[in-house]
Amino acid sequence: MPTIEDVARHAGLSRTTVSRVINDQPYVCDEKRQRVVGAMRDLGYVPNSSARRLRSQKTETIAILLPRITNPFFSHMIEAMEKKASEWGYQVIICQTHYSSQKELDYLELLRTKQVDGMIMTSVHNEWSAIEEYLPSGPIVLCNENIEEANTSIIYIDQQEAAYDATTHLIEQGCEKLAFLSGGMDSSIALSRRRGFMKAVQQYNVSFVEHDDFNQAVDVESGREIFQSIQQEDATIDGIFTGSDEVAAGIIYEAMNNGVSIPDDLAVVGFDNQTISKLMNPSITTVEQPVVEMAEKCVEILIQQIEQRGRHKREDYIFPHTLKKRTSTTKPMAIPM
Amino acid sequence: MPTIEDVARHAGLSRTTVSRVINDQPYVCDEKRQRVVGAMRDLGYVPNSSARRLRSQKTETIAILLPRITNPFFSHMIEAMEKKASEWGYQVIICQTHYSSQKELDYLELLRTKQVDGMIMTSVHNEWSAIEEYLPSGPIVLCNENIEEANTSIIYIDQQEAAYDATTHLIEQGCEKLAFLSGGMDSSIALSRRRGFMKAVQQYNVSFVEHDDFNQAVDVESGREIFQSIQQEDATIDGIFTGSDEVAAGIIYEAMNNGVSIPDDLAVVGFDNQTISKLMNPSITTVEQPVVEMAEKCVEILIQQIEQRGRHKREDYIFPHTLKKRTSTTKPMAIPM
DNA sequence: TTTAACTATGAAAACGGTTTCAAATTCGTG
DNA sequence: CACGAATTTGAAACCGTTTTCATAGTTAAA
Repeated sequence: MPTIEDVARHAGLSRTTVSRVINDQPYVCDEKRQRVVGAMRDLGYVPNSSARRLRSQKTETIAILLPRITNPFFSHMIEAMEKKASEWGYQVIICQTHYSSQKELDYLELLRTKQVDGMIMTSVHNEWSAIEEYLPSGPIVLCNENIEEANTSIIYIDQQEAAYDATTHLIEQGCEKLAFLSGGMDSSIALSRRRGFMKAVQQYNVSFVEHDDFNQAVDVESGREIFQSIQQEDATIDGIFTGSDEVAAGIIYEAMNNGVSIPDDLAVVGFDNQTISKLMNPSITTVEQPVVEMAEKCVEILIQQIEQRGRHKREDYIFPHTLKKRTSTTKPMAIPM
Repeated sequence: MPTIEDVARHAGLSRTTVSRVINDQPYVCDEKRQRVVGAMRDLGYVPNSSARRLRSQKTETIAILLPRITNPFFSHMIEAMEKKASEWGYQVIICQTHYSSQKELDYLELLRTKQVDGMIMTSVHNEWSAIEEYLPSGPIVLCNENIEEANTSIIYIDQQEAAYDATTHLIEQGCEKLAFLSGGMDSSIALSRRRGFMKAVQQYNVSFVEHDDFNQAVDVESGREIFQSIQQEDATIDGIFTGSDEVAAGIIYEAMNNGVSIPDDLAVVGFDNQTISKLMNPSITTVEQPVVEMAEKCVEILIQQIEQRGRHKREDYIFPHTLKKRTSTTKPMAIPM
């Protein structure tokens, strides 16, 4: 592997001059510039990025923290983030926490050890005070979760309002006994959604049912199980806010196989407008988030913070959501896909 | 940010000794070891990874090349790869080529510039001769695509056999006029599958139809379009090998909306056994790949090659596939999920 | 009592770049 | 023509580690 020194010698010039050519800096006359370019070509020289990083104190790399990339919501978000970062010349390291607070902290160490210039967190599984410790090592931007105490920029949709809209919709369709599902009440998102759900329930004075299982709804399988448990314990529930298209799909799948009519006997609302929600039969009413726009904005903010250094004060970017009404809550009519 | 020098001074020892403690090396007596540990704690010292990389010529990072992470097949593969790599202490950089051969080459530069120790390619969009150029810079392992000429280790399933099995299954179900779909005939995978399809078609002497659109089948939307074009141009087709669960889902969705009965009028086979294939109604017959096992094996091989340096000769790891028979090809009966 | 082998420590070199600084040359302007 | 400003170049410092090598003390074997 040739080094810059080899190139300099081969061109009969100094390292400094070669470095100037590599970095497109001025103060190199054309003739020498050509000689350097030629020497680089002859030797097949490529600058060593570890050396550059060390001297310039930049890695041009960011880390993205997420629970699991197989969740379509996150994979769409990462896809857009990577694309945007790549446009800016940044690499992306993916960090799956698998919902573990310890893994989250382990990955945050990347910031302290200067393996990345900045970090995006799409989920948070530690107290903010613990995460704040890492802020002096580099910028962190949150995308998706809204942490009250966080003193860094955040991007999110109004989860409370979204849940309120979805719940109101269920009520307007005639549901009288609702259930609220979530992936666990320890996340800020589930808490906000619950507030929105409760607001609608109280405002319209409809009843609702609670159950231990209801806060463990994370995937298709748990959706199926919850349907079964509802059938046995309280079959009078006629509307469910699931907080996840996959959970909704599981419920619908199981309902169809058990002769329960959707939406007549049971209306179901999902979340995220994933591919599956359009394809299920009946198709799933769901809340759409502008995930690509959110992802792009997030990367832009982070890179901007990286490049102008210094501490940055919190700014909130709240994106709009949309309730996509489909046949899992409304009688079949001509609804365009 | 304290450096190793600061720690050394604070502990009244040399950089060398501190370095030994950091790296758990012998030849440091217990008392001094404690003093170093204490100094590191006092100063909040963290070793700078750029400096380590430069000196030790290792990055502990690998890159994974893939078309798009939103494709569930790839997101499941990456999820498993990242998890495995993380267990070995390696970071993962994700590189989405978006089917561009140029982006593929750009990302391969990571290997030459020593930003990563090795690379996994799950798709290949350049001539092998072009990729081979990068091999001297670090190991590359292929996962998913089987390139004949490749002189590096490869992991894959027998795509030809898989397509043959699926096609045979369609024929056994009584299909007499088949269609073969793919995402483009420039990939080794599509070519292998086509061979398998043709083998079955010829062996059983059934007819098949070709059309320009048929090799542009990449997602739900194109599945829908292809269904429409089939309806108009050749409605006698009664069996389709799609090579993708999403394409199959698009076809089924559109068929249901147009009163075409699946599987009676039209049988459809997907590929990859994605979540959606179980949930569609009818559920989709599909080919399952042991994607997690393939991913883990791939990471293990790569890291092993990284750690023992030197050039490695090609080894092929062929994993088994399974045809999951569901209702998109068979009459509805009690088929367990 | 030597000698060899092992333990413990630190000074200095090395990794491969970028940045600073000084010196030499050229240019522009009054 | 003189003098300050701008251009061109390279030597040397620097980024923060790990590794090599030399030295000294300790232990074990001969």
